[in-house]
Amino acid sequence: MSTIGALAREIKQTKAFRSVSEEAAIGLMRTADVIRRSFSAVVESEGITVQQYNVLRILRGAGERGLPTLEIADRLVEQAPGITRMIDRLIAKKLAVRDRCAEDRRIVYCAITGEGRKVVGRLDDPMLHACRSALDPLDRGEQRTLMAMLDAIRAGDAGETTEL
Amino acid sequence: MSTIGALAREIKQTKAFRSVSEEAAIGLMRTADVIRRSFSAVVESEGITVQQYNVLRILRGAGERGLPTLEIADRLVEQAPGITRMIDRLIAKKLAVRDRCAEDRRIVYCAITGEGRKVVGRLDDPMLHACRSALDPLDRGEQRTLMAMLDAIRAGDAGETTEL
DNA sequence: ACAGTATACTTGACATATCAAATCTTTATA
DNA sequence: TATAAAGATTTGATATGTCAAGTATACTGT
Repeated sequence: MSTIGALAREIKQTKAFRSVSEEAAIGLMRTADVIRRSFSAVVESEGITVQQYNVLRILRGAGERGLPTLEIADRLVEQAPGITRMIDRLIAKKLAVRDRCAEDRRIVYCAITGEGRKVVGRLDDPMLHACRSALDPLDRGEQRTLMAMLDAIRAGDAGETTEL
Repeated sequence: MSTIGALAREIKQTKAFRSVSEEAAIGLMRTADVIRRSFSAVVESEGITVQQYNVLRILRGAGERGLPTLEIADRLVEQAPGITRMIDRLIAKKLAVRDRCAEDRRIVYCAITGEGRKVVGRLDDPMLHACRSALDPLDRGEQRTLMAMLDAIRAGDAGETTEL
């Protein structure tokens, strides 16, 4: 067989994947991990994690008042519990603040601090550079193709049912 | 601008990404998460997690004796500590066993149990189906293109330096 | 044979992801 | 208006990923 791809060799699997889909799906997760790690190396220079950076960027993009906790979770496509604790840590680092809404006391607004803005600001260029660097193996057109395919997968344009 | 992609809208970002690379990189991680979650839904029917499933598959693919702990870590592209604890949990579930090597007592062989084989076996088809379902939006040719692009990114064919 | 170093793990500590179960508020209803 | 039902979070418990340190065992050079 000449169709054993790089991934199959990479994980030293004797026999190739049972299907292209399988190899692509696993390759996707593996590649995402690789990128995540390279981003991690960048943001750790400011003592924060990738997720914390993501939250800070979302907060920076929000108004002065910040955003309700669940709004942040939505934008990160994450569960609420994780956000609560992530904000806890950002507050401990004085990069964010919480402010319970007076009109509706169930809501808690989370906002970025000046110091938080500085941290994200210092990371903007390095992160942009990391993105470009990671995707460098592909030319602009390929990157667009990749994006389109990823969008299609996420949209689950066909049946996304998973049950047997 | 007419280039605001699905991802930009998806996370409700007002302004588009600063570069295609950025959107592609984030889209990649997001898509991987989506797939991971769909896999998670499949394997939880057997009471295990995706990583546990991956370990079991690796062990099943190994010989009777199993594999040294670090070998498993290598194949999963993961740190050793995680594997040690993952095996702990698999053992607790009686899906794996550990056996210290007599010739070189530093090494610990980890192997899958009969019960473990049954569990993975029951998940093989559902998982294969989940992969196909996830990648269904792309035709066979596109899937191959995707795989090639992912391979290129992981290989970092160009400069993979991440520092500013 | 013995110190020094390399191996192969295991532990400890912290960040995060996820589910289930509280809490506190606000809304809708009888 | 007391009650039930919803909404927005927070807590608790478990799984995982990762770094920094241990621990036990094997190998090297002298």
